[in-house]
Amino acid sequence: MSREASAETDVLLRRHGLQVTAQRLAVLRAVSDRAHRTADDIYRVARAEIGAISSQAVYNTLTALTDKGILRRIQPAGSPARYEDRVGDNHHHLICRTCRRMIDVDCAVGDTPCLTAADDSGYEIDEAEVIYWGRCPECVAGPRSRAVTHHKETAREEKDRRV
Amino acid sequence: MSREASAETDVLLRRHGLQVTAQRLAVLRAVSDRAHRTADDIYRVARAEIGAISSQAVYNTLTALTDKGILRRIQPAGSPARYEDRVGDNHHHLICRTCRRMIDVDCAVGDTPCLTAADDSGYEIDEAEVIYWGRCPECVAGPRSRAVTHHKETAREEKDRRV
DNA sequence: GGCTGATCTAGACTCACTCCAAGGTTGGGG
DNA sequence: CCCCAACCTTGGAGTGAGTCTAGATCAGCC
Ligand SMILES: [Mn+2]
Ligand SMILES: [Mn+2]
Ligand SMILES: [Zn+2]
Ligand SMILES: [Zn+2]
Repeated sequence: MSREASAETDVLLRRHGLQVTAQRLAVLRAVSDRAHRTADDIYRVARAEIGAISSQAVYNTLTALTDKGILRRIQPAGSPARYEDRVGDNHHHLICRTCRRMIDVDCAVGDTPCLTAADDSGYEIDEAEVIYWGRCPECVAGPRSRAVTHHKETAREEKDRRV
Repeated sequence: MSREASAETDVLLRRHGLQVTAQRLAVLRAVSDRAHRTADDIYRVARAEIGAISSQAVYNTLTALTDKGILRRIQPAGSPARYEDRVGDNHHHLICRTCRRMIDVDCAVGDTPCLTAADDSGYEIDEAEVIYWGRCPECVAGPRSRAVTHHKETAREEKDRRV
């Protein structure tokens, strides 16, 4: 898997005129490993994996890859930016107001969805960004103390959530 | 107008258990005067109007009014928060990638719109936030140097845009 | 194995807030 | 008209999430 994946990733980077570096591969792995991580999450994961990487390199890489369209950046209100490698399908997001959990939602409309506003006022629209806000099943069931701290678990990678 | 509006606003504030102060009225006026202003815009406008107001008071007021549902806060990627008094109709926004101009878009679906995600995964959705990204007619026509600096005009209130 | 531009690093810096503290002012119920 | 909780002010410190810069290092081509 890792050999294979790495080869693919190499090609991906080179195709976009980017050098292949340990840092970039680590960032890319951290993102594809789990969607919607923050720059800080990615920094931590990548650092754990390759030992040394600066947060600056993470920011640079994320910006470069986002600019190239290899990654997608999501910036929900009240949260640092999150990244994913599921690009080009204009899917949407559903975020729990209580615990900040974020999940993917396929577009209700289709492939090139919701790109048609009721009245575009002459604007040339290229993206319809949709964020659904609400409460996840767990938080609806019982807003236990755990729920409140959940958004911090992203950092701890939600390892032992179900203990 | 101002007498009338002020009376209405008084009632609005009191109904929510808030005292009526010169600062709050000025903030409210700055917001209703032009939608989608930033806290800093509002600070400047209010200060020009009533002479003295601290930015702290602006932040406090905006937070209080947003919490009460009197104002709505919009936080688009790459921009400080913006405020409007058009609440409760779940309308959407259309933002120009080039000049940051932001306009309202009525919901394509209806009154309680787009609240139905394709698959809500058991979430209890209460809001569908939609931001359309693209380029405004002016920026499409010709990305003149003016366009680039346009987002700064918000600060200058776009007074002399069409000179 | 060298060269050179692309990349990485540490550290300073910015922006948009947020959160005090301490004292001064004011709205509005009685 | 009085009072006091609610509100505002100055001033300052602190924070999260980045951006910017300058010098060190490395990828990839010869
Ligand atoms: Mn996603
Ligand atoms: Mn609006
Ligand atoms: Zn939740
Ligand atoms: Zn524009």
